[in-house]
Amino acid sequence: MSKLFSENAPIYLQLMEIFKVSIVAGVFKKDDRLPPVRELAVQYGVNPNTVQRAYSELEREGIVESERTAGRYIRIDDEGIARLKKEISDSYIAKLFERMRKIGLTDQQIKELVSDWKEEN
Amino acid sequence: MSKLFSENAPIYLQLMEIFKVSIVAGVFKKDDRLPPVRELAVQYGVNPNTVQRAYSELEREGIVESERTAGRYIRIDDEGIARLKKEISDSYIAKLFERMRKIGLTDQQIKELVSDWKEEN
Amino acid sequence: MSKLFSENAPIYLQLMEIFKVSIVAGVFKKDDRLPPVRELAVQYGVNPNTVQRAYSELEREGIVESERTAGRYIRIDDEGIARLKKEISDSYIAKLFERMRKIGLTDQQIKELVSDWKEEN
Amino acid sequence: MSKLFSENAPIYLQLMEIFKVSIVAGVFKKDDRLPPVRELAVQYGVNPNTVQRAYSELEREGIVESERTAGRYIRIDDEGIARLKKEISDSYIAKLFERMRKIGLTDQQIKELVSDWKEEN
DNA sequence: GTGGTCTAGACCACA
DNA sequence: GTGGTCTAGACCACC
Repeated sequence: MSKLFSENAPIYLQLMEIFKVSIVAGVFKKDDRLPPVRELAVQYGVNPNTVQRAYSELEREGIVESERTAGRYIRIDDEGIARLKKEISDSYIAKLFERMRKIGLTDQQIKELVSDWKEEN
Repeated sequence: MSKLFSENAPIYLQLMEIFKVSIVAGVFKKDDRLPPVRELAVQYGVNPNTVQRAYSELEREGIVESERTAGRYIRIDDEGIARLKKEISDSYIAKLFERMRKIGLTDQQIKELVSDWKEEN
Repeated sequence: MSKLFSENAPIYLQLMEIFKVSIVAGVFKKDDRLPPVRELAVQYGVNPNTVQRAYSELEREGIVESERTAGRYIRIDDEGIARLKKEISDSYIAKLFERMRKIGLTDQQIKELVSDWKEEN
Repeated sequence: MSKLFSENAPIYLQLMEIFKVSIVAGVFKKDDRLPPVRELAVQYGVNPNTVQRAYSELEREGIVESERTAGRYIRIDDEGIARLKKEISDSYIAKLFERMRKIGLTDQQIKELVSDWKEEN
């Protein structure tokens, strides 16, 4: 099947995104314990190594911390969460502009459309 | 790859989306001839029936017309294109609001963020 | 066998160290092409994934850059090399102090011993 | 793990080093009784012959003495300890110079770096 | 042919 | 039981 028809973002990146959004959305809070690698792997039907990678990258970004034998914990302060929120929201907006421009809309038009938006559907 | 992590939208819908966006973007113009089913099937590596279905649905929506032996043609007037554009643009914006709300932003905040948007990254 | 008797630093870290030292020593220069993952894996008798990891970490540290289909290249400017040199040299000196203190030498004594050092053996 | 990445120093030499450092560090004192061969072998998970060899070499160097049926004892006077300390310390410093030169530092630079060393990291 | 990703399975240290 | 590492082998996209 052509790559056009499958979400090609690496799983570990998608997992990272899920966690980031969950944190920003308040589902995960500071000092919460993350599910063990193996458990999450079963839950999502992926290989433990893939989860491991996602967790490692999150750790590298200073969002979680691994406590050797005790599991992994959310380690991000309010400022970090705010930064994360900005980052995610920026990526969403950037994506919107990208797609809207592709169908021939100017930035000005895009802003107006959003500004006038009402949940009509 | 885990099923959880692949786009589940049916391929024919994805194909339709591609055509719609292409039309609105001006890649395909009124009276353009669409590529034959088999050609497209090969190009995208999908089953000809899938392409066939996408075409049929587009026809049902009054966007393309089949000329029996002569192939399929874009049959959509400027008003139709405008409608299509609105439809696509609305879906993009709706998606933005949906995702932004999920990370705890209010509609007002979303509108401000978009309004103040500058391509800084 | 007890862990006491084997160098336990992860292979990928050891590989990174080798490259860093080589760069600082001038063996590898800016824009030099690194050996392909698979080649290096054979050369060192390790798994390609292990080399891959070492390279990835070096990339994350801004020392090398991967050019998709063209291989990996050293991408570090003179300032970066200087920083690297400082970092490595610091680690060596720190290690010396650590070991010397363990056998009961004071920092002052250590400095004197090094200061008076002559290659007599 | 690849052979290339494990410490190749014979285990009995590593054991000797441990004893020497322990003596110099004051962990083992003159006339202390050394643990029996078998006990140490179990503790380190090595072959009793290996421990035996380490002990023999230490005996040959006049550092320990075996009392036939009564076990082995540290037999080294203060002068001997001082000599040992010098020997170990020299090996550490020599190693430092060796590594530092490899990354392009002159002896003068090395001495300055050590002289100016402060535990800042 | 190159890098990037994923899986399955193994072993280790820590406690 | 937890995280960390490594191996062997596979597939993919890119060019």
